Amino acid sequence: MVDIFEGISSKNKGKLLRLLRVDTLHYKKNESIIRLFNDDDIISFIVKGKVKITMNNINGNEIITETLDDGDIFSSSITYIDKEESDAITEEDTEIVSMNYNDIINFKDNKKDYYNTFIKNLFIIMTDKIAIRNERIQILTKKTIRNKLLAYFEMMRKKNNSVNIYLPFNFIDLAAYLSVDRSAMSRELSYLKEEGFIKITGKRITLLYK
Amino acid sequence: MVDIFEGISSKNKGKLLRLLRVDTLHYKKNESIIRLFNDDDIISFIVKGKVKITMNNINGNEIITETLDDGDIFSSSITYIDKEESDAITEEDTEIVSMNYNDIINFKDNKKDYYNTFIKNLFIIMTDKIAIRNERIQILTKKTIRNKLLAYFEMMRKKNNSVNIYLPFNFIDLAAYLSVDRSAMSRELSYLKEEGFIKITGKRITLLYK
DNA sequence: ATTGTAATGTTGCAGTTGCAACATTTTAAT
DNA sequence: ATTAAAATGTTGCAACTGCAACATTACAAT
Repeated sequence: MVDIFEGISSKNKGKLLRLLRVDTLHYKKNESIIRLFNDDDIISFIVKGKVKITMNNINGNEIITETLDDGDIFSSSITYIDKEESDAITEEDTEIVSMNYNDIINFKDNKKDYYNTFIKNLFIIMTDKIAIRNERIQILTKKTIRNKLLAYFEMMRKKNNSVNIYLPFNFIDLAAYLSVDRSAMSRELSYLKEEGFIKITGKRITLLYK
Repeated sequence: MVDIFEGISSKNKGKLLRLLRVDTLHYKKNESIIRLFNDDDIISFIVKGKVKITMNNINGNEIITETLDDGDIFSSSITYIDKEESDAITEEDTEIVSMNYNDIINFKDNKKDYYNTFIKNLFIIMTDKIAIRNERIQILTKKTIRNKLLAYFEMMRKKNNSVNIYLPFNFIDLAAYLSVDRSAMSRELSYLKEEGFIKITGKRITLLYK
């Protein structure tokens, strides 16, 4: 994942931040940063730390829908948040810089290299994010839990070029990612095991088919 | 929707296209342009015309998953395509310019205004596209057909700021967008009508609740 | 006006899923 | 090592959905 400041010297980074009238924000662990999603025009960047986007499902359980790490950008339009049901909580001490979308687009000093590098980085990051969204859509459009799981496995198999898949999250969050009931997913995974399609060892799933 | 060449004079546009070693391609109505999705590094732009991305579902029926119009950009990573099941067909005579992703990123003459304007436009377009993907994910993660429909209606209500929703596609394609069985969706729409939540007149749906 | 085709609406039924409730296992904290 | 909490696994059941088959309506071409 590209850093938004990749290829920009720290001197120029300082200039850029000043000209973009960037707010630098420090949060302790377990603070809510949901206010950064209130304004459509604000786009933020995680300098250091980790933020989880959570959502309350019908049972009142909290589900992590996305985790934002060092180097990630987020905003109300590029990060899906349901204003009523979601929250964004730091998982550790986190430093965030926050800027105005219009300040980026209408940058005064737009002939400067560092600005152009910055925009180019944003473009690359956005392209990556679209690809990630498309992957999820591809999986969500499958109609059965089994097919969602298999589509997910295929995606991971291609990514890692291995029949061994190391889940990047727990089964609760996998069910949330696939948008299916956890217990129903667990049942389907059992069937897949029984039928000899997969083997599960902790967070490692081994594909035994094809 | 921003045009990728917005704010660039036609003279500079010519330069840009030359330096990006752009291929200009002309297609007649009903031609397949699927080959433009073969190479991960190729990113294309519709100068004029219309392209539908279709997908074969299990019944062998063709479903339109996306329509690309004048000004749209597409590529294998930013447009979801299943290589085995999808096709991309022009719906009218279409002109496309096609370029290499790396040529964009590693542009030689990157101090030029027009290049920076170009990248900025790409950034804006990508931001829009992510928002569109997020909307669809928000809808697809609802667990019942009813809730998918209601989420879709809410999205449209906000967009148009009206209780009257004019479907931008037919019910077959709406079912595909929601990734549900058409007849099951039709049934659910009937229930919603019966229960007085909505009124349907052709492609206009009127929301009678809240 | 007629005809063929595509879109939409309807319904029975079997298969799948969400939900609830609970059992078991794993993990983390002391 | 003990304990509490979280995660995972299991199952019955009601509700929902996909599928198939068909009826009706809308649309387009001649």
